[in-house]
Amino acid sequence: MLKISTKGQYALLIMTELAEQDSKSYIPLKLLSHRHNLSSKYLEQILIQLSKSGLVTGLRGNNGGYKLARQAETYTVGEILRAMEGDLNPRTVPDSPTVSSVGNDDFWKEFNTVINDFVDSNTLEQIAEKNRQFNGYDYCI
Amino acid sequence: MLKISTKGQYALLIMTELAEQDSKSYIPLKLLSHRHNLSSKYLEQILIQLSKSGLVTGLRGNNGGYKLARQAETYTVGEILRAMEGDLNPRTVPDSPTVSSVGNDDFWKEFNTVINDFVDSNTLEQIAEKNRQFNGYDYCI
DNA sequence: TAATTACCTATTGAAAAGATAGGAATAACC
DNA sequence: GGTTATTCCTATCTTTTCAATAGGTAATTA
Repeated sequence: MLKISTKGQYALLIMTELAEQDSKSYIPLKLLSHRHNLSSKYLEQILIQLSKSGLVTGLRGNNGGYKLARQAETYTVGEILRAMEGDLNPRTVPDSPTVSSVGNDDFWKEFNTVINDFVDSNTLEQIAEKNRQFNGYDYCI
Repeated sequence: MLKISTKGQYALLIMTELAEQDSKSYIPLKLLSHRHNLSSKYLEQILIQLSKSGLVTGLRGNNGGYKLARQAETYTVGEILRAMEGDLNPRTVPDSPTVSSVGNDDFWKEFNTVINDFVDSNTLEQIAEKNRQFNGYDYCI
């Protein structure tokens, strides 16, 4: 239905949240789930998957939590969404052309390209920066 | 999961098929389903919906079938997909901005726009024309 | 050793996707 | 006017995916 799942949406939301924080400290799951009013058990699955994909770093124990694995500028939105959703192609076109539907195949290929180009041209830092501006830059809880 | 359902895919495929035909004659469902090796009962639901949406005209009885309701140039791909899928927004953003996620909201809005602009800039005739060229223009069964 | 936290795996409930089935209404043909 | 071909309508079913919940294990720090 051309929807991004809540997992993808939440992943991006939490990643921007992490991007707005001090890059040294770990932020525990509980804090993130409370802040955005999300089920901590559900968010847990998301963060574990982001961790497995190498997008965030988790640290266990007291003062543990999650932080970005790299600089915020180096993440594209596409990379984050793909980690949760798999590929972002509305219709994957087989290499061997279908009989008498070349026009359709070409359309779907171009559609895939348009979408992937867009999400890959947006960085996490761009989104985080907008949030910072809106919140007055100097964030305080 | 950012997928277009098979209903949407088949709808576009069949619409291009109709666009390649003589615009006067009606093409029966059975012929269309055989040609593309699709379940006729499944395709039926699709065509009925396209008919209800006014995109195709159905005629019952002998020599009946389906044909485009208008000229092929006047259909956008977006119009056809929306008739089957509903809106094509991966994430619908509420008007009242969510607390402290303006950057995210803006991203999703722009994403919606990119997708809708693309599908609305592609016409049925463009796809049909490509198919005709590939098949040697003078189509013969 | 106690508290805190991430990590792992299974299960459940609801919704959507994909498909099938049977019959009613309508139009054309002989 | 009856027979055939076709669209139209509605219900059902199966499978998959989404969203969420639950309980336990491993690691880290104080």
